[in-house]
Amino acid sequence: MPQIGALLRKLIADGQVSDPASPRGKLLAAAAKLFRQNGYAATTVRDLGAEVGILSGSLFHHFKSKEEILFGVMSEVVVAMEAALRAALSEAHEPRAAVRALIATELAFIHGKTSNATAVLLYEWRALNSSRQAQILTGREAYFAMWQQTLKAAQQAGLVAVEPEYLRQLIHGALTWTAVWYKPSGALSLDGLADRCLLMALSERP
Amino acid sequence: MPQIGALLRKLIADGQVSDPASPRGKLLAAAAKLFRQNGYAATTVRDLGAEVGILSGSLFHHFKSKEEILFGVMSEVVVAMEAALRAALSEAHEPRAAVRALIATELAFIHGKTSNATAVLLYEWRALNSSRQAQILTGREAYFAMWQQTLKAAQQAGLVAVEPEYLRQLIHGALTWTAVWYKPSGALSLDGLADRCLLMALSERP
DNA sequence: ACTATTACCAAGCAAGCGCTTGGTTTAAAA
DNA sequence: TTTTAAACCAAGCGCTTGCTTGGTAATAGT
Repeated sequence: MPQIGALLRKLIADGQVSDPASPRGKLLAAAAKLFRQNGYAATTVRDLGAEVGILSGSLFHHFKSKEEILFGVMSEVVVAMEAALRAALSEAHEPRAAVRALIATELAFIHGKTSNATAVLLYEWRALNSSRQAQILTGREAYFAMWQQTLKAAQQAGLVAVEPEYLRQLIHGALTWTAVWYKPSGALSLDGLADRCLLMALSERP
Repeated sequence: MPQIGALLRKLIADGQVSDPASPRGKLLAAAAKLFRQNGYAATTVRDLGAEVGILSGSLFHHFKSKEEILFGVMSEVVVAMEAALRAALSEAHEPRAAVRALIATELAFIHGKTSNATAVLLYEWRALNSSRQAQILTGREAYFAMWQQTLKAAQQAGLVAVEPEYLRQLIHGALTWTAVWYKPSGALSLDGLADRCLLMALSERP
């Protein structure tokens, strides 16, 4: 199980992710919350200002535009997800454990402390102009490559029946959708949820 | 395989779904297209009017508000989906075929002629106020119940390993996400896609 | 032919939108 | 103590938004 908290702190120290104590960090956190809650288009810069306790115009001292705030939320979570998955995979020494690392890492982002930003990344990327969409996509390439490589290894080990390129998208969809229905406070733990996902993804039973 | 086209015609005759030749039907189709393409919030009533060739103010002769147009798009596809699934299940006489009917029907809606309205239903329901959200949810209860019942039967037949209530959500997520990545014009046919989904959903191999 | 209904246009209003500008406060560096 | 830069306020501009109003064609029923 990857310790995302410690990893985030390292990324903050490296300057790859904004310090949540800084004005920029606070603003991004507030934006992630509101964008997730009400959607990007339905969130006004006045809402954003009120959430952090400043006037709307003052936002533009930190960001050039509202869309740049959205882009900031997304690109930081992209960086964090890649680092987290890389760390988790480095501790998985067999195909089955590696597939579980894929699932557990994504679930940790969807339902952990970064859940707001992750949800925004998954559900609001259409709000970016095409140039910034392409940037986000480029930033996610390494992440997708790790999925592809892991699932290919699982296939060669005879663990999965569906072709990796399709299975990747199907699992990804199943995990993404948990943001809509799964409540961590309910009867099913995050680990239990990961178990079910793994059970569905793999054709060979333990 | 359900014949959705014929089924839609029956629903139109019954008055449960708007005739696509009527002004209301044309408007709903145009709205589904634009809401899917650009999102509900980013679509203006002027865009909508231009799409059907009338001025924006004239829209309000047919609908009381923009949100009511969105609600119209959603509630009609809800009705059609339930009817389609009911018809498909009535032809499936064993658990495995029934599960395939669930998958094939949902895929048919996501990627067939009703793809725009279906995508809007799946991705824009947050744009409704809570009262209308509740109405849509009520309208989908029968649909979800058929899923639940079918998966429970599959479980009792030893076909699936994951509990029906979780499996339902996981499959639903995987199918929903195909709207983002799957192209019917590509190498994988809709039937092939359904095969992969079934392969992933079931733990017993044919 | 007359009537009623449906479908639309032309014009615009009030409100809210993202963002700008010029200036003030705060706090750290020199 | 002076300088410099970051953070923010106060006010509002130009534009777009959903929607309204009063009136005119078109269509269909009788």
